[in-house]
Amino acid sequence: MTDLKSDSSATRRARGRPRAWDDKTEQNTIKSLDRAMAVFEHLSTQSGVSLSALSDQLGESTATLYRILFTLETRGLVEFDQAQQLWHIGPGAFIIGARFLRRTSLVERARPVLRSLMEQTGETANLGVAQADQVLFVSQVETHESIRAFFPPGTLSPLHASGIGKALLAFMDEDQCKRILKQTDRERFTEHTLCDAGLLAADLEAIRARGFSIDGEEKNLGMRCIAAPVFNHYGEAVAGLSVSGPTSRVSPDRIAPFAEAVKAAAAALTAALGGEIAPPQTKTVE
Amino acid sequence: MTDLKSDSSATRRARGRPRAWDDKTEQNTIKSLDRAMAVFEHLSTQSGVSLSALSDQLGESTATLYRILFTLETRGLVEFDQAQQLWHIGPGAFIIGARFLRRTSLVERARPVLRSLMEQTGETANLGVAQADQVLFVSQVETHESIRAFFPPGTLSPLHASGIGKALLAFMDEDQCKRILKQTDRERFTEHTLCDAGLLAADLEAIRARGFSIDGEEKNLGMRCIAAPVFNHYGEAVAGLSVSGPTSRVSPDRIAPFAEAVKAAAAALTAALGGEIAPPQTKTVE
DNA sequence: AATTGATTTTTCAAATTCCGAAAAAATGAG
DNA sequence: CTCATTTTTTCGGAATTTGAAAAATCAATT
Repeated sequence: MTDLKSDSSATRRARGRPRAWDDKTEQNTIKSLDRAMAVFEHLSTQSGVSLSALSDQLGESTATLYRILFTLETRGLVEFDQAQQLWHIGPGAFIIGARFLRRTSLVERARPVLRSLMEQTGETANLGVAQADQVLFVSQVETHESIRAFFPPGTLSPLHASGIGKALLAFMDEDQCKRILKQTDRERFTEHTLCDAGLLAADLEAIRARGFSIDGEEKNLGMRCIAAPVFNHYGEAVAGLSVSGPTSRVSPDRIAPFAEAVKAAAAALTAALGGEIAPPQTKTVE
Repeated sequence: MTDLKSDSSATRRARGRPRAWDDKTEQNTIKSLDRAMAVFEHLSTQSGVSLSALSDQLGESTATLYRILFTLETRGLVEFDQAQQLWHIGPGAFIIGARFLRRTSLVERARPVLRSLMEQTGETANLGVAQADQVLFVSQVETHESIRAFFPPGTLSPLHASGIGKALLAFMDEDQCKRILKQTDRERFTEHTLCDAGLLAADLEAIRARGFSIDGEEKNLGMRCIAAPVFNHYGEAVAGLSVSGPTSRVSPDRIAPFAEAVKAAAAALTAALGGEIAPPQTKTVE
């Protein structure tokens, strides 16, 4: 997935006893831990919750919740605001989570490329990776303009309704792309969203031909976004770069120069990763 | 960025039974959860670990570790690489952790740090961010003294003629720093202003070496200022803290202790923002 | 080819640990 | 001043976790 290092993984198989995977998974889950993680996850979606409010929302006793939060607090995973008496996600959660990005050198390598892309175009530059049929935005360099596109890192977006998503989809493994195209429940965000499989397939064809994608108000009205794929050593599209901004600034006459900048940046990042743009034909994996 | 929220925290107190805080904290920690979180945290520092290796490192039985990891895996907090048989931090951790940033306004986080810095040094404490080749002063806690340094929030100052500006410049991206050094129209404010590129470069080198900057009457005669940089999680210098006051009070013999206080405050703010001072290297956190 | 060694996953019974109700402690509101 | 609200602690019962050991599989080696 986001693993740039996967070498000869195809042939290797697991050692040890194989997982049952039927319904025995319950055997291996630790109930209390799972419950605590549910609280952790739920808390992260809130902007600040009191103990009693959490108790109402999750149907857990305040005593249990208190102990869970107290335990997580000692590790900085959650924070308690003494003044407001509210619980929040803590910096520890961010620090641990950010280490996910370190697994690949992708984000680190992308940082200067993003910065330079933002300076060239004047618009916010984004980096996203494919994550379970979605785009996960992992890094961003913001424009100086006061009206700006904003995808906080960690945001998820469907593949069909984002510039990076379509760029990934267009250069993805053919089987996987077909599988995703077959899905019929594509969410509509605006009148321009490509929900129809035919329209989407045609756009993907165009993207392959010109090497970049355009999201013209397909997710958010008033926002245009230009993206290009980044390849790893195996020619797999593992990430995408984009610039995004209001349609007023990312105007039709600027699409061409912006697209050139984005393509060049994506090529530079591909090179920095030791990747190759080489067309997909390696189908030894099975 | 300039999110100035109500700051009525000082007067409000907690309801409910107060925490014992002596050594009864053990009463409230859930051991199994704490242990699981230790595993989670430890795993995040590794680039990929096998179950048995984790068992060696943490001294836990493989059975317990397996169940912890299995449970976390169902929520995407950790990932198992089937091919390599290695455990990694998962995207779920990143997604949750990134939500921390949503409520983390730099200004809010800095507020208690600024207050404590002012109390320690007795001088006005300032927070500034880089804004298009200038320093934007965004927050301040004023000294009680009648003679005080005063930068109203919103004030802009050139990078080369302010303590925070030089601290940012010294730890900035090298290319960007060079670009700014090349500019020749540096404004002179006093006889001490570092307009000469050579002098400025030498000062930046010194700042990098000792970790803080000194503005000795370079902008305003009679004012001295000591500043240190604040980093985000990419190790980029995104803000600076300073204390500033008349040369009579910020005297040469007080530079060292003030500098320590400012550096500690900057480090604390960096931590509260989830930032890391060192560029991404494999650090053995312990 | 077959065996050995290494590693992961599952089972099982013992007991440690967690859970929830309810009490305690403190504050804010009326 | 009293009442209502909210957080934190206590306590005993019970369910859960836990680690040792067994089972299952693959890689390496003879």
